[in-house]
Amino acid sequence: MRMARARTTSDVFNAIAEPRRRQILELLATRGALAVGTLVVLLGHPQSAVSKHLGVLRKVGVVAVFKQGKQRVYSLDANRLKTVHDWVKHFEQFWDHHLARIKTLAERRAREHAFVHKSQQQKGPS
Amino acid sequence: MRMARARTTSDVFNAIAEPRRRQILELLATRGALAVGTLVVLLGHPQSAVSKHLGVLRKVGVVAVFKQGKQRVYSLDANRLKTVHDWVKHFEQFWDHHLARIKTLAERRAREHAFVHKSQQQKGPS
DNA sequence: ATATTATAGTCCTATATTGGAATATGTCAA
DNA sequence: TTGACATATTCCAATATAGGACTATAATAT
Repeated sequence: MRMARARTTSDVFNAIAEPRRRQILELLATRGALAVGTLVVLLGHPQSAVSKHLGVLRKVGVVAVFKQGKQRVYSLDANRLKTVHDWVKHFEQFWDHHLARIKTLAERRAREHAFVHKSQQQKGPS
Repeated sequence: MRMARARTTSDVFNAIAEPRRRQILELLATRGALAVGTLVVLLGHPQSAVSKHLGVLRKVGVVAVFKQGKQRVYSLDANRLKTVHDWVKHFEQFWDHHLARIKTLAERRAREHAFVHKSQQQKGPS
């Protein structure tokens, strides 16, 4: 069996792996709810492409639609993006500035510890 | 020309769209640097698969390798994950609790404003 | 009813990606 | 050098995806 990655339509991570879809989400975030036609204009992509991306985003649950006349107005439904946020957040502590600080601290502590043990156990008041 | 999404090996978002790769990153985060063989055991996937995923993560720059004898030890290089973090962070304000609060506030304000205009323009001291 | 507009969905094709097996490469030990 | 081990890479087949053109559906206007 050849199972590739989880389906685009069922995994938020995969859904936002496509730049155009991220762009759509950004637009919905900054400009509020938008009709498909508006998105088509803003993005400059063919309508069928936009609709298909919206379909993916809809199925994965990061956007919501409602009809307004003959238009379909899409809006952000960002809750599932929190999943992504929570995931990357785990790695926060490993980003450079954090890392540098933590690492040097840890190393210094280790060195001092070793030193104390190797030499005379003198405790400074610092 | 048929350009699909950005290459897995050049886009962090795409790189982490694959669950196994996320799993690898998680392992490197929680257990520190690990040799490929260890990862193979921990993940239970065939070595070639693990190596290939590591290759992607390496090319995209979220892991670093160094040789230790005949082993290759991989470690996290989380800086590029910050990109992802920063991106999703934009949507923070749209998550439910936030959204609910902000939305109702805005709506109430709008309603009050409309009311004031429709009726007698009385300004409370609040 | 019919035309028009807005959008979704379908069909087709090119491409990227993945897994698996087998193989190549590199490193150490005897 | 030869062999054993650790890992990367290559080749192949299956699948998912994306774009493009076209068609279907739905809502509105005439």
